[in-house]
Amino acid sequence: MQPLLVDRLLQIADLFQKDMARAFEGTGLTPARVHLLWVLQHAGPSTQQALARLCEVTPRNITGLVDALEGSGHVRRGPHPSDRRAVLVELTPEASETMARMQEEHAALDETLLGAVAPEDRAAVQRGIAAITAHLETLVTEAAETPR
Amino acid sequence: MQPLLVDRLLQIADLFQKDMARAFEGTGLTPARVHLLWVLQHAGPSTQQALARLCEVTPRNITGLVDALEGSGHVRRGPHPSDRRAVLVELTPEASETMARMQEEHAALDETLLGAVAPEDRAAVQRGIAAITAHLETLVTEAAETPR
DNA sequence: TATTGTTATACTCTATAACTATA
DNA sequence: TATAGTTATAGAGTATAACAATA
Repeated sequence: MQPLLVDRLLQIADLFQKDMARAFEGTGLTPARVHLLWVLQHAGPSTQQALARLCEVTPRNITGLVDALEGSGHVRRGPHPSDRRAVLVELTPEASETMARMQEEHAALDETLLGAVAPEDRAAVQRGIAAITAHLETLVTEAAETPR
Repeated sequence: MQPLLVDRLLQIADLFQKDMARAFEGTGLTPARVHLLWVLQHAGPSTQQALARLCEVTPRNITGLVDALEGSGHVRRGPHPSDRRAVLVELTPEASETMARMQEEHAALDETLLGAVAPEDRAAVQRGIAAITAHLETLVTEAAETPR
């Protein structure tokens, strides 16, 4: 009997995690900090409230992550142009370059993985994974909305 | 342009995590503790050293997790029959039942997700995900063995 | 009155190093 | 001398609650 699809997907998740941990080993960056940089790379300069929403984490937590990343020179805190309560967090030029490089490696890994799939299966795999993602997202969203 | 396969897989990983968090909400169990129970369910009674290897975590860490799970009545520490230094950790009957139930839900989720894939794509998806898992595992293992 | 960020506090997961009891 | 588990210590990530400044 074939292993469950879910088990394979969980194994893939675990392997991704190890891969990323290795990629940032020695840089002083941790998974949570990399995630925040990733979000900043996509969203551009953002308030800490916005980052908290995007990272699905409390604002207090963002304070700590931004403190650390500011200390290591990856982000800067700047004033918000119209709201003196808020700060705008943005990537430093160096971090921005690092993230761009990461994005390229990301795309390269994608090609490599797709290359491991038999050519005649590729379209079906793309469709299938999209369907699984959509279905799982529906399940989780519905569960989250159930008052319990 | 279609989103990267890697992004979908990362999203799936994130959704699984949320799904599991929700499943154990209110039980006092945490992801690391559930993982240990899962390992015990598959491996049977084990020494803490063995659990440390299987969870890929330090023995010290296992001490803490087992302490917590013993306190909540999920596992028992028993003597090792031939080595008085070691302890054997095993699931309590109640936890064993909980894990069996979880395993069923796991299989049910698998069917649901596979059901979301078009019937004519299913075989290709199974093959493709197996190929991706194998390839990724090779990549990560090789990277881990590189002395750096 | 509501929102933004921070201070205060606490818990979980993780790691390394030193120690005890056994092998 | 090596192994199994624990004590001691430390750091990261997370959360809630209370508070200051601003809207």
